[in-house]
Amino acid sequence: MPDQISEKTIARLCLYKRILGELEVSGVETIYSHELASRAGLTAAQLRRDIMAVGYFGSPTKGYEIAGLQHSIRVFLEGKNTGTSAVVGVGNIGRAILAYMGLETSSVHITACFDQDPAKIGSVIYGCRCYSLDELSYRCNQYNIQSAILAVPAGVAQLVAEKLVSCNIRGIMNFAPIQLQVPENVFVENINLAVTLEKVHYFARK
Amino acid sequence: MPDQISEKTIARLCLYKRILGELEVSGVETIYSHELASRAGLTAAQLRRDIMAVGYFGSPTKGYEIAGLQHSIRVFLEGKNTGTSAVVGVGNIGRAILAYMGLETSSVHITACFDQDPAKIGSVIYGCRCYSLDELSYRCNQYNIQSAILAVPAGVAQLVAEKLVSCNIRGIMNFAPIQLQVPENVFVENINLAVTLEKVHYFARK
DNA sequence: TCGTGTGAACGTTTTCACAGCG
DNA sequence: CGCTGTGAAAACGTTCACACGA
Repeated sequence: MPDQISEKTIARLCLYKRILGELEVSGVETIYSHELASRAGLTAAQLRRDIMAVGYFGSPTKGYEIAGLQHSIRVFLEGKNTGTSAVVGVGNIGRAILAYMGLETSSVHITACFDQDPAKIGSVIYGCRCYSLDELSYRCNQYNIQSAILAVPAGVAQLVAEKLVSCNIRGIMNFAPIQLQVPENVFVENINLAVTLEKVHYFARK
Repeated sequence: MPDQISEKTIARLCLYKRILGELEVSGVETIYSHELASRAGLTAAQLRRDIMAVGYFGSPTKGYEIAGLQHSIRVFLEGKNTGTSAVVGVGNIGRAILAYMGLETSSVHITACFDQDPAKIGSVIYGCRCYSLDELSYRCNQYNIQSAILAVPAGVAQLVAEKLVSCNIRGIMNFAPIQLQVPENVFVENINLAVTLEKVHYFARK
């Protein structure tokens, strides 16, 4: 089935899943492509294309069944896999992420956080126990951590990233404003807030 | 000159500018396209294409002059404009952004933050004075605020976004996990952390 | 030789447009 | 009718490949 689904499609599927979850809670049972698309800020044609990828089929009369579609996307995205994620670096950004993810319902569970500040190690931050970076390998096994949110200072980001890779982490959400050098089987998503703000600011005028 | 530059190119130009800034500090004077591209995690061909957009020309023998190229990009991106930005909603995310932007050198200046919590109003948070949302219009004029970082709870995000639009803000970096309904001359960049983490987690396995 | 600048080719992503069906 | 699913076209973004120059 997965004959090359693009990264963009995956990102949108995650979004649909989230929206469908909200709809389910509010009691709606079916939805048309254009309605769901509008909630996601996309066109109906694009949504239908994306849904082709997961192999779900709607009905021309009823549209899509919320529960069924949500389930199909979930199966497609998550498979039978049950890994977790961790926050590495509990400074301002790391803490904010922990707080944010605690509120948001997400299918990705954050099971631990790591820092090297002795004052933080051992404490529980927004529901997450903080461990020393020295324990990274051990805890990754314990919690089956497969991805990480890297929120350490730029100066040590490369070093820490290598540690993550050596612990078999294959997905990194990188907040450090540098280009990480990692093996190509490791997926890195760079979130460069300063650059993004600059872009927004550029488009704000004209 | 600006005959339709894509959003992606703009984002990369912001990135080049940042990297050039670091290079300048470290004393380098010229750089070849493949070197700069590698620091940005891109190909040389793409970098050269992007540089075409700003109308700068390098020398085949020396490569690009750091100072000259940086200046060209700066002129292209910033023009003679000197607006500022603001953080709206000083919860965990808002505070983290304020702290982060205080450290990062950015050409976009954050001049104020807004909240409706009386405990925060009037205080200075990471160097930024916090105002009531009621003062939004007044302070936007005072500080020439043209873009905003929206970090309020999802439930009030749409309402606050409308307030921003009515204060003539035309660029919004939106951290609320909802699709904002705004006029089409307002640029919105959605940063959905939960969805992004899910995507990273998906690519971490397989 | 090893750079840059750029037309042209290529690949990817989005949109169009329409058949088929209740 | 108005919806879905989908081939085909269009739009967009990236990469190739080569002319030209020190």
